Amino acid sequence: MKIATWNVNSLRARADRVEAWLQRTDCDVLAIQETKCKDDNFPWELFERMGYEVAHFGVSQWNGVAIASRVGLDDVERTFLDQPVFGKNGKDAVQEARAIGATCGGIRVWSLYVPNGRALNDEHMPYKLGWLDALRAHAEGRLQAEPEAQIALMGDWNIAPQDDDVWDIDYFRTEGLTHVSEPERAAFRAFENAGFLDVVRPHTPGPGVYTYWDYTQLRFPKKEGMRIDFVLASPALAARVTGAAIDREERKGKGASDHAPVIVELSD
DNA sequence: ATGGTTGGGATCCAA
Repeated sequence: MKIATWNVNSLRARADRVEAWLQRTDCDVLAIQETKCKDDNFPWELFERMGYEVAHFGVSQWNGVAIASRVGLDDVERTFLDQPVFGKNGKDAVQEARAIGATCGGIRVWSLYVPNGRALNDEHMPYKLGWLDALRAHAEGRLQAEPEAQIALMGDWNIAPQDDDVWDIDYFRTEGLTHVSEPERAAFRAFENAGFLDVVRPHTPGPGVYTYWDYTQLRFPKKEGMRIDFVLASPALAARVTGAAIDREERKGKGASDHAPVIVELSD
């Protein structure tokens, strides 16, 4: 069985790429981030054609998460327990479409698009940290209630947990950039402390191994990327992992997303 | 030559 996560940066713009990728990768469950659409213009037929059930959570042209599965898709949850809302200057706070969960083939799968944070002193940063803490509390609660549960927290975490997860940590420090700050890294570690494991890194060791390359500055050809997309697995699920890969090829060519898909292989 | 992109109820905002 294969499960994967992919920030597609607009599902409509990427429809042909996604279809071709599903075709050749033959994966059973795909967690998608940044569909950038509402249900009205979601490409339902693409997944139908390919034999996948799909659940989507999209409220505007921003964000949007989905789960496609051909091993069942049950008990869909849109947003997690106490998921924080966001509004500029604290006004008109809305629940953003950043988390969807479903049970697929016995695995509780979450497709997650962690808030970007934007800048260390931006109001999006406390939102990001609070969002992560609430997700951690939710996931930890589920795991404590059922220690044998198979849970996959996968998506775009917008955090580079280690210095080698960016091409030049000094550049990030000098510029005072997000994704590498101690509070963000602490928020990520809290998931590991709660019992969730990064099951991809052991199969794709760095340095120089990334999941995202900025469109600007010719980051991809210059091999200047970031490892920010992760699959965190509960212990029972982690025990089933037989391999993992980052599909860097998918970042190549015209019409690529700025993120590569991340795939995890599981024993039956 | 020190920049260079891509996407969206778009002509700016987000990444």
